[in-house]
Parts: sequence; structure tokens; C-alpha cells
Amino acid sequence: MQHARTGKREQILDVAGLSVVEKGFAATSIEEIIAEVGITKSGFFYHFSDKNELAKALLQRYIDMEEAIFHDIEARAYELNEDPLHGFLISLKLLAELLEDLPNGHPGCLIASYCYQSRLFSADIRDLNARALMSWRARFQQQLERIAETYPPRIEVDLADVADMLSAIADGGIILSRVLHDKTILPRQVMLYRQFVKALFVGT
Amino acid sequence: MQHARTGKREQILDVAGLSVVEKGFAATSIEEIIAEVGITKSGFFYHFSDKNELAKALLQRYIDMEEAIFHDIEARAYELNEDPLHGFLISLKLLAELLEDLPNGHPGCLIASYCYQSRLFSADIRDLNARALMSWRARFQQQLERIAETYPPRIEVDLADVADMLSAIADGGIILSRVLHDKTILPRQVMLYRQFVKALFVGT
DNA sequence: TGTACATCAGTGAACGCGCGTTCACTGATGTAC
DNA sequence: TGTACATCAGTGAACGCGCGTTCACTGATGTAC
Repeated sequence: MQHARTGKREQILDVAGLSVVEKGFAATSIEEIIAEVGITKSGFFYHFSDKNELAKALLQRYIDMEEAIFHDIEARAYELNEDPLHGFLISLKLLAELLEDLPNGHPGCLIASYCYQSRLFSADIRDLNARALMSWRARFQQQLERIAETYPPRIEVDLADVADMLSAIADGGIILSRVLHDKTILPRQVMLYRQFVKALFVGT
Repeated sequence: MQHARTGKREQILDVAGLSVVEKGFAATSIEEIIAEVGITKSGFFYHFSDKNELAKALLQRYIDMEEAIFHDIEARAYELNEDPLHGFLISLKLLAELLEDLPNGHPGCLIASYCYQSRLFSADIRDLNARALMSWRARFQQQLERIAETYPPRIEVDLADVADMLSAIADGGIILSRVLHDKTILPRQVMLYRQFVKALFVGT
């Protein structure tokens, strides 16, 4: 077994996570998960009280991972750089590189997946999804506002929209990359967004 | 019954289409569809040989509808206007207005929905999905290239990427709008893309 | 115009399978005294 | 150090329900001659 050393709970989340972004949550059966993990059905229900709890744990883990990745990227980007614009541009470059280096492209955004199956989930899961998106908006908007203090925008825009645009580009880019089987699309879109931000604050 | 005058086949597609973007294809049961349409299960199988045929018909209809909408928008945008840039900018404005006027926001993009459930579908459906995205890329890229002949780009970009960006913004914007329950996000993203295109070809 | 036949748009009953969930139980490890 | 008990990480068998699919059949409408 490949994950012999990791806990069964973590293995369940790994297997389920992959399946959910490729088949959807409803089509991801517990039966199939336990077969791949090598556990009985009762073993599954020891870790999760029901399937809804699996959905919640899956989403929470995904959000935490993304949060950690962005935190790390920003720490590196602003490390030797106090200029907010250059820091943000470096962040975007680092993000694009990270996405480029994923061997099979981005596996799929769980927030987008859940969005297209929202009637399956309880209100707390939908809330979790919405709060994740709002926290990204706040995070990017804050950085954009710091930039705008030094570099007055050359185009009249709502910085919340510019912040949302990164989330949109990311989710949309993942979809394009997957459907067209071209993993370069997503990082290229991030770099294009970067050029837009540059044009926005320093002109063409 | 609200669709008393339309054919049962069309009603099946209407009901199924809405359910698929809210619960996913696997969780959209034939049982539930026929209950809402007011038909027996055998009636369903008269119209579709199996569930996969429903998926295919659903996607084909969605693609045809989107195609018709874009065709209509472009016809109106370029009607009194031979300048390619202004024509494209008007297209985007018309698109944003159309999206703004949808009473409940965009119901959901079937291409994105299928992308996150692709393992459920046969190869011909996945192909259909990919070809739809490629035709949009081609359509937008062609217009961008016509623009570039008259307005040399102020930023060095790949126009195929700029074309893809519109698809990405649209798919991503739909997701943001739905998850955050704010239908204004999608049209605002389209308008922001419009500002990017403007900056790209005429500067800031 | 009448009759024979074909097609259309379904009905009704039955099928087997896989699903999520429950329940009583267990063997290995950890902790208290 | 030994014993009693608790907790952890599961097992095994059974459940009822809903799913997609099949099959023989039907009543209304259309077409040929």
C-alpha cells in the first residue's frame, strides 16, 4: 500500500478528494473509497459519522491547504521587498510557477466542485465555501489597496472586483486547463492577470 | 403545469438542466425528473435510450444556446460599427447587460459542471465539452486579431490567452456569483475584462 | 370516404444491484492505582 | 510490577430504499390506397 505510514483517516480524505473533483460528491461512493484505502465500511464510519461529515472535512482541509500555500507565497514574496506592488507581482509569479510545476496540472478546485453540487450539502458547508471565497477577496483587496496608496490606479476600477478577478481567473483557468487537457493554460492566465495588475498601476 | 404547451422531451431537458447545475449529474435522478415533468419512467426512456443520452442532449442544447446568444450579441454589436475594437467592446457591454438582467443570476455553466464530473461521462461527451471551449477561444481570438491590426497591443500578450481569459472570467465569475449569492459579480467581472481589453489596445 | 396499417408518445410492473447507515462486537494499546 | 478498566481503531453482518434499465403492452394520430 502506498500510504502505509499515514493514518487511515488521512488516506480516506486523499482518495475521496481526488474522486470528488473527477466524478462529483454524489458519485463518490463510500464503497469505492474503502476499497482503495483497504478498510471496511464500519472503519469508514468510525472516522466520519456520515457522508456529510466527510464532505465537511474534505472542504475544511482544502481551505486550510490553500490558506497555507498563499501564506507561504506571500511570506516569500514580501520577504526582501517592502514595495507592495512588486511584492504582489512576485506573489503572482510564484503562484504561476507553483501551478506550472504541478505534474498533472491542478487537481481541481473543491470550492468550484461544491458550487455545482450545492443542493447536496448542508447550510454549514455552503457557508464554509462562501467564507473561503470572501477571505481570499479580503486578502487580495488589502494588498491592492496598499499598492494603490503608492501607485494611484491608471484606470478607474473597484479594487474588490480586481481582487475577485484573481479568484475567477484561477477557478476558470482550472476548468479550461482540465477540459482542454492543457495544464499550461492556468499558469498563463495567472501571468496574464499579473500583466493586467501591472498595467493598472504603472500604465502600459 | 407551467410548461403545458411544450413537448415532454423539452420539459425533461429543462428540469434536468436546472437540477444538474445545482446537484450534479449523478444526483439528478430520473425518478425526480419524471415526477416534476409529470410522466412515467418508461416515458423518459422513450425519449432517451439511457441516462448518458440525456447528458449528451443536455450539453448539446446548452452549447447551441450559448452559440446563438453570442451570435446575436455580435450581430448587434458590429451592426452599425465597422471598427473591430469598438465592436468588441460593445459586445462585452451587451454581454454584461444580458447577465445583469437575468433575474436569478446565471443558472450555471454546464461545461464547468461537466468538467467536475468528467469521469461520469463517455469520451464523446468530454470531446463535445472541449470542442465548445475551443470554438469560443477561436471566436474571441479572431476578433482580437482583427483589433490588433488597427490597434497594436500596448502590452506583449498572446491573444489566445486573452481570448481564453474571457471564458475563464465567465466560468469563474459564475462560481463567485453563486457561492457568494451576489449576482452582480459576474457582470462586473465582464466589465472589468472589458477595461483590460481597452487598456491593452489603447493604453491607460 | 372507408379501411388497414404504421408510427408516436407514452403506460405499468418487475428486476437486481449498490448505496448509506446501524448495531453488536473485538483486539491492541494506554492509563490509574 | 500487576491488575482493572478505558479508549482507539477498527470488523462483520444485516437493513431497506432508491436507482437505472427492461419488457410487453396501449391508445391516439397519421398515411396509403
